[in-house]
Amino acid sequence: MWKKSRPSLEDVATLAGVSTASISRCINNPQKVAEPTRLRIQQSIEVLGYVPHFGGRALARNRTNTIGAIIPTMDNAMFASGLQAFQETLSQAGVTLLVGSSNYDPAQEFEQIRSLLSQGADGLLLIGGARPEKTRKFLTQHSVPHILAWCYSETVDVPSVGFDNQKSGRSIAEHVISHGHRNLAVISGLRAGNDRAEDRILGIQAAIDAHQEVHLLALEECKYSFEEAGEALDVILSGQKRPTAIICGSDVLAVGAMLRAQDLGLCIPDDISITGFDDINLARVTTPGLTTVQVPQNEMGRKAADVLLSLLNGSTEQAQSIELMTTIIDRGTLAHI
Amino acid sequence: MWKKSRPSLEDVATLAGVSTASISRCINNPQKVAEPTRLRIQQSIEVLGYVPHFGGRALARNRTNTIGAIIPTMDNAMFASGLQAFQETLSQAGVTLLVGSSNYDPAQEFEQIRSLLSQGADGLLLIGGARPEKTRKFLTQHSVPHILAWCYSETVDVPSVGFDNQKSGRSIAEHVISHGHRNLAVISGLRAGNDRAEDRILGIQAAIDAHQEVHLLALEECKYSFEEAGEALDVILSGQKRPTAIICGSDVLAVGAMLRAQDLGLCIPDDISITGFDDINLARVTTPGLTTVQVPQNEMGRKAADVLLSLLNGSTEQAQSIELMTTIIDRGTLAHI
DNA sequence: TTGCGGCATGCAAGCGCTTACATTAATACA
DNA sequence: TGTATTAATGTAAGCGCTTGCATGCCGCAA
Repeated sequence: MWKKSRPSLEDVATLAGVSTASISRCINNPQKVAEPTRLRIQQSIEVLGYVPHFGGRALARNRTNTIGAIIPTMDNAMFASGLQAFQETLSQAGVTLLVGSSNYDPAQEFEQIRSLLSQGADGLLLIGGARPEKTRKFLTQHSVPHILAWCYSETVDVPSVGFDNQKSGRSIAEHVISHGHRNLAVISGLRAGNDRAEDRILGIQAAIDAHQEVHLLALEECKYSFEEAGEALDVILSGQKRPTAIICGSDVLAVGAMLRAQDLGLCIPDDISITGFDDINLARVTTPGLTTVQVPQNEMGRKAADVLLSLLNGSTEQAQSIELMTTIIDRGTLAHI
Repeated sequence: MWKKSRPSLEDVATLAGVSTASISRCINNPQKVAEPTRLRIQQSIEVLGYVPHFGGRALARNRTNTIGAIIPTMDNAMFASGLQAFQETLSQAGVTLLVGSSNYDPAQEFEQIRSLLSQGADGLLLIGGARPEKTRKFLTQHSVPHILAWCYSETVDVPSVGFDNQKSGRSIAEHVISHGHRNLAVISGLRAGNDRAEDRILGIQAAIDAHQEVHLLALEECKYSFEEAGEALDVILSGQKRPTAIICGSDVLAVGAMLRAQDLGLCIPDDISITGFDDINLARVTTPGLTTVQVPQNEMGRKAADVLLSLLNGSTEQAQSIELMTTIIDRGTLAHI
């Protein structure tokens, strides 16, 4: 039933009574073909419903006009809008986006890289800068044009478009401290292989260390889910001393903690303050609204596309890292003490 | 700098001292190659970091082991988990997923279909059953194996894996009515080209029509954003008679309406009841929690993958539509009257 | 020794497309 | 009328891979 095979250039050529070369030209350089021929060809294409065969094209051109992105997860909104913006900018440039997800697992990321590359991706967008030697070597060996997003670093030789997670972590911690909090706790995503999480913690640490009267009572790592964040909260609350504020490495964690706290009858922010990171939709919706760090997702997606495209076109001057700034959004989960 | 070109089969063959045919066999049918040769080949592959060229392979095999999915938007969580499950099931079968988004625009959907097809997708997953004649004809003409998700219908000749939007719409409306509500309003996504939205409304209508004492005071359509839903609520509240319950076609709309209602000082559900649809994360987080219709996203994704895969393998018996059931989740936004 | 079957491997065609180069036709000018 | 110039189109090679078929090798039975 699904057997009839797709029409090829050859078929179109026969129908239009020209050679395959003309069809190809007509598709790729319309002005190189005389008006009447062009019309005839276009009509034949229409009639047959011809779609160029990607493989053939890729083979002949050695370029696919496709780029790949690998994100840790599609499962929460964290990367969605950035990716959407990325995609839109790319498609304006006639480039197709292939998306893979790695589940925060370096091995899966490596497999996805191989897969996207074999799909012919001309370039890649990767999240964060931490990856095993093996992966980095592979990227170098293949000279894959790629950039990093959701992080920023001048030191690495790969261009990055994003924000400095350490700085942002520090600034939210300073913000919390400036509200009078002295005893803090942190709920973070799993740090292994996740430099964003790691850097945010480093930033928070730095802020704490800068104030000798401020203490970090607990640091819990867990997956990005409401449930695990709730359990992390339990652990923190079971400690000897209760923190007055919990800084979370992501909105999902923060909301998970909030839900649990409310279940336990705690009032936010009077009994305990909680802050998030990312500013996804979720953060606007809780009661009270979540105080969090806003990440410029759209801008990041757009600029990442620009940088990657210019990298592909060989204009090295433009292929520079871009640092974006995060903003703290005060809603209602951070109390003054 | 990025110029060094990728290694080809030829290169591996030279290094390993065998013919390209053996390499190919070694990759695709390892048992057809003698042990020592195989080891030598695998080592050469490793050394060169060889990745098969997708285009060449697609050309030679006329099969890509790739399937495409086109979703209306990546921008809210509505499709994310279903897609994630879909992807996982596919990748267990060694099939790669390509994702495109259409922005709820039939023309963009058509373009995405063309694009995915030309990328070599062996099959497609599409959302919903409403699409222009042109698109349907194109799919038929090319004999593209495809299935529909997020909807269910026996009448269409394309297999679908999903739930009956009309039934679900009717059941949530019945549920609301059974709580004593008599004056209802609806906030729906834009119906044009969106059969899911349309069907849900039809279901709601049917429920209302079945109770002569129940009235539909207003029906507002808008995009799936908090802001527009808020505006829709304004319009509804500005009507002569105020409904006691608002049935929303999606959680995003419901939450948007809730936020606005709360801004206006209305208490939910005492002053007004609101229900959603989808049961995304958002619904668990609001205060009170959103009463909504739960869609079995994961199951839908998994089964959709199964059906599509069996369709690709030609086993027609299994390629049947599957109807899944939705469940009403009572949280706190629906009052008894 | 010969012949046979079976295994491992090589050879080469061909998948659909692009593109450098060759060919042809049309026009301009002396 | 003949020649130079240019525009339109055709020819054919080759991109990297798979695969049917041919080849060569081995061991075994007769």
